[in-house]
Amino acid sequence: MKKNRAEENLEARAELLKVLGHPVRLLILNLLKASSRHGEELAAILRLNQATVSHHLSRLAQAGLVESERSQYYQTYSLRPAALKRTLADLVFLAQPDVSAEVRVDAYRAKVLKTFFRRGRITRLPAQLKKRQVILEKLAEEFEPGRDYAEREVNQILVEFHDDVATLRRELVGLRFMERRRGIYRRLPEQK
Amino acid sequence: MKKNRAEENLEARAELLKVLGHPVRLLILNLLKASSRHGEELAAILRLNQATVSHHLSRLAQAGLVESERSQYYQTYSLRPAALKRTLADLVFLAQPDVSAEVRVDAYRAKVLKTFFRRGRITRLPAQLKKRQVILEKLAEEFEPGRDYAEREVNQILVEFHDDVATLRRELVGLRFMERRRGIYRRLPEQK
DNA sequence: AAAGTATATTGACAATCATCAAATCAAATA
DNA sequence: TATTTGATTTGATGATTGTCAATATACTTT
Repeated sequence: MKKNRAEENLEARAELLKVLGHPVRLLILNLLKASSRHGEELAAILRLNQATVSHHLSRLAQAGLVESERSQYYQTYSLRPAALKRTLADLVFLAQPDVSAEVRVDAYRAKVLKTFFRRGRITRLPAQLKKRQVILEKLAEEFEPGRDYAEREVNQILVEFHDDVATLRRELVGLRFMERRRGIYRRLPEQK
Repeated sequence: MKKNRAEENLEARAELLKVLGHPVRLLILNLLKASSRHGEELAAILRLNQATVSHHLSRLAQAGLVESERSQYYQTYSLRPAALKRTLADLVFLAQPDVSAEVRVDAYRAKVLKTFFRRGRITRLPAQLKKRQVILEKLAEEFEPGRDYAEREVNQILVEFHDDVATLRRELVGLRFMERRRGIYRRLPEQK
């Protein structure tokens, strides 16, 4: 599956946080903050196998949290403090709104509509509020904003979708897709 | 094994970061930032099983990142933005220096000393720089800071530890534990 | 050249975790 | 009361990961 930029970005951020999400690696970062050290020394301090420490260090390096330099046959690791300047919110929240998620919201609407519409008519009105909202929003699109509709006109439009016109009318008003004043119906602008 | 406060703290911080370290959970947080939603809706948007979403939400809730509220039979989840105010550095670095790590640093020193000391004498001078530093730091403690030592006095002290006095003298000066000026030796204060 | 030293890699094993299906639970409605 | 609907729990499965021993690699000293 092809991933768009927002999702790759997401994966990268998750990876960085995952690397930080291990107590041994946090300890290593704390030790390196005090002073740069090489692997074997860290292994002795942490009482861990040298290979284990090497593994953790390579993950930290790959995430850009530490850097290393050779001297003699030591590989000295040191902190890259700049990598930790960001706040959690910076890392968690995507700068651009996540387009792929929006697409998926539409997919949810599409699924609901597909379930409760058959050949242009409503099979039954869903009991769940959220799904009813999807259906009724679709119905509301049949009315022009700013135009007055007599109750008879409303009925003429709605009967194309379902026989129980009264319920549809009541729901459209109740969920604030339309308003009724002195027997005249009007489509309301979309809520927030 | 009993853990002290610093280590438990560490585990808790790692846990929080680990919870954040998963792309689905990051997506959920982004979706909840836009508006509060209930589980099934998230499942539809993310195209994931409801049970999976429930699992992620419960981990997010346990970490204090989201909170939930019942309305009708929906469990509506919403963000707790305060939990994300901290910077990564705040989370990674322990406020108090990690006592347990210090203890382990001493353990490393003790191990080196035990290896190269036998009955108060140096068996052999380790080839590795870091270990030599440990040994020579120990030797340097035999000298009072601020006092002058003639080379003959230095030799008298050092010969208690090893026959090759010349090497010890040279190393003590080379690693800047002592200085030599006009044939007079002095112990130097500890480096940084 | 040979031995010593630190690091990285590989393979194996155990533990953790993400995922889903099915069952159970809780709330609302008919 | 029975049914519908969303949420949670349970159990199973596959993937990932932390850990260590053994091996391989690179550098240093003898």
